[in-house]
Amino acid sequence: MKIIYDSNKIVLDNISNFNLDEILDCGQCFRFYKTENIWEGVVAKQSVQISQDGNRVVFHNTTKEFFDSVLKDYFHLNYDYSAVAKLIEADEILAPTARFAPGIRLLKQDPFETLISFIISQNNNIKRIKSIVKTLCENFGEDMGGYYAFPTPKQLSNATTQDLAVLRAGFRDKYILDAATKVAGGEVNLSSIYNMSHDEGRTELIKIHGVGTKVADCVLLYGYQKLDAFPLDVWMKRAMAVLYPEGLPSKYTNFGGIVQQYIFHYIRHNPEKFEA
DNA sequence: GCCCAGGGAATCG
DNA sequence: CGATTCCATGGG
Repeated sequence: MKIIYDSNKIVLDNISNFNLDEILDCGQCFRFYKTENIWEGVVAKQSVQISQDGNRVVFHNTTKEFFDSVLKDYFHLNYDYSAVAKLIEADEILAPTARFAPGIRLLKQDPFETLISFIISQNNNIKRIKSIVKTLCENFGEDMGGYYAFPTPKQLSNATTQDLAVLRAGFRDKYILDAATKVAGGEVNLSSIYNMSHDEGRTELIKIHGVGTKVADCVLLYGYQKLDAFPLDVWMKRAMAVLYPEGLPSKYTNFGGIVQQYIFHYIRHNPEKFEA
């Protein structure tokens, strides 16, 4: 893969194991929308437009500084996914999942955004999660001129449950507020979690009312890239009952989160293969 | 009208 | 510990 820095765009040429459709539409992030051939979203308060044509990926209207300091990490470009994909394809149980979407990668998102997004995700569906997150940004995030930043803990903690009613988030209102209040007040220290183990990070996140093991694992995986996190939602439980009733083989635990993403995306698109 | 959705808290045994 | 029930809302 070669990175080409142009005046106002960055090109990733001859890239492998990278597919925008699979990365941005596999249930790990909720702020990207595709129109025509352009995926558009907001990363670190910046509007981002990306397109892909085969092995060529183009980041439009961006700078070398932003790409090197933010986007490179966001798309996990320093990680060798071909090695993981190769390993998974050699496992006859997992091979179909890797062959189905070999371009999946894990995004390194903002911890607070990931936290609130996955609180919203509980007992919900992806389409509605995206809709609620969009309304959340439009009503409580900073107006960046044509688009909105994800609200800060302070911005959200100033809201009341009545204010949050516009989200139509139902019973999750109080969970969102508790998370924002505890993070803004320092009761939950999100930046400290970077240096914590998986278990310690879980303990810290579960202090929030409305955050259990599943949401915590999603935050640890997608917000902190703790690759040993293995979130089990209703779909993953269904898939695991068929693929690995005895649990995930230990040889995968170091990067179980990536395996999880292959499996999750596969069952979402092939549910009939997992019916009881 | 019914069932379900990237769950978790509260309660009960 | 595990099992059950309730929680708001919208799409299929």
